[in-house]
Amino acid sequence: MPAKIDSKAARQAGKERVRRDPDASQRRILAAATEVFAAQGLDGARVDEIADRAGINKRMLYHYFGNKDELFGAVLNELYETICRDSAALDLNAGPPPEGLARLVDFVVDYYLGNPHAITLLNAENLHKARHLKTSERIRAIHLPFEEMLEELLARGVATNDFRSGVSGARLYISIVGLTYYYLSNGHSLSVFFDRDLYDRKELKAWRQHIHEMAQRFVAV
Amino acid sequence: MPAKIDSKAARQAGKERVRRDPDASQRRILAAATEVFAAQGLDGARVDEIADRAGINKRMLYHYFGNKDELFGAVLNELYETICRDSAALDLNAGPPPEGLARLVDFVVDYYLGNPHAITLLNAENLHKARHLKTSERIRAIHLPFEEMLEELLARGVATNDFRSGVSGARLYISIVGLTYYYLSNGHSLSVFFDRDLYDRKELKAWRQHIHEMAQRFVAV
DNA sequence: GGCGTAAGTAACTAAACAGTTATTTCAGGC
DNA sequence: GCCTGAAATAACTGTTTAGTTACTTACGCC
Repeated sequence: MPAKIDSKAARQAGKERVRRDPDASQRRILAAATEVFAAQGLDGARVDEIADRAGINKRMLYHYFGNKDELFGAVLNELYETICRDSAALDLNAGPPPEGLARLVDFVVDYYLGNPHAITLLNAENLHKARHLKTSERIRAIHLPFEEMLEELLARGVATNDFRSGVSGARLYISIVGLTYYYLSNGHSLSVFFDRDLYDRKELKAWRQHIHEMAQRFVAV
Repeated sequence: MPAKIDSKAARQAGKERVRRDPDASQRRILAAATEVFAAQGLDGARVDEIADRAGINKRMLYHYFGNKDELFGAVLNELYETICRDSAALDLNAGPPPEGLARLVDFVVDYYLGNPHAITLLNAENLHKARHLKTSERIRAIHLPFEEMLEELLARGVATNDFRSGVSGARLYISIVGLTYYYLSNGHSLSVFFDRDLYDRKELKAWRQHIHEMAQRFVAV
């Protein structure tokens, strides 16, 4: 009769046995999925690659997330929540209104520069008409306080005579994000058209400045 | 000995024989590919579906375009050429500079509204870092006259004191396209966040107006 | 210390898919 | 009218891929 069989890990070169950690496994799957979906899109991504990068067995991915599509949904949900949470954490209404506006612009630019995954993930989601977002009720609730803060900033600016009245917070916000997002998302095409590297440090700095200028001029009296 | 065998088409229910038309076949493949790639992305698109929609045998697709990736390249090439050609056909320098600027804004908005495929195709291309565009030398050449026309518009505006000096044509153009593109590309997400249908006629009209305003305020003295 | 449940694994499967092969059909030049 | 090359077709292939099955191993609880 053979001796008691060790775990697979112990069998392999005497390494310690497999440690269990469901939370960590889920987090690693989500992190790997974020990377792969961002790099390849929903259809281009391979479940096996996600499992490999997460260092887990593919079966666990199905165990925790159901299937590829739901996993993509989970990735997006995390992304949306992060964006909303970070946005809400901004305090636009400390200090003079023009400074608040400038902080908003810098926040958006820094966010998308610091989270390049976000752009390709959001593109993938919009290719599918945002069907994962539509199932999430929470999002709207998290987003609302941010909108209110923005409207308050604009109202304060009108009161201090820094901003003209009648400016829509939603339009201002969409414009700031749009200018940031399009530049970063389509920079590869644009760089060819305009024959220079738009991801270059100096170009990026200049574009940030440009967005500040556009935002200021938009709200100016 | 059997009678002379008719063509397959003739055999089937006495329809007329297969007509040959290589040019038409290629055009139909390209048109079908444009639709399918735009709807599903490069990886999501199925070669069989493209062939079916084009009403041709899949083998012909490989015969004319090599493989799936090259077909995608051909679709993009056509798209880029169309954009450049249409842009160059604009005459921004007839009439007063502010009118030229307004025509530019309307052109961009109308273009992307009228060619919804363009947005998803360009997104797909940028997910792959514009590698198909990079192989096309022609594009830069076609784009240049447009840039020159734009700079002339700005210079004329400075001369007539309608525009301030020091405005970059490239930045103005990227801003106009960015505001249009992001709104249309990510409208599905934005509609959820802001809890209203941004593709609604009235919203679209208001957004066009908004872009006019942003552009004017940007170049204003 | 043994038992039930959840975590984890390896090997498999059925379907989907890009790309081919082998063959037939048409059309224009001679 | 026949010959040649291009256009077109159907049926096939080898691989990749999402998703499963059947099983083993760890951990907390009593």
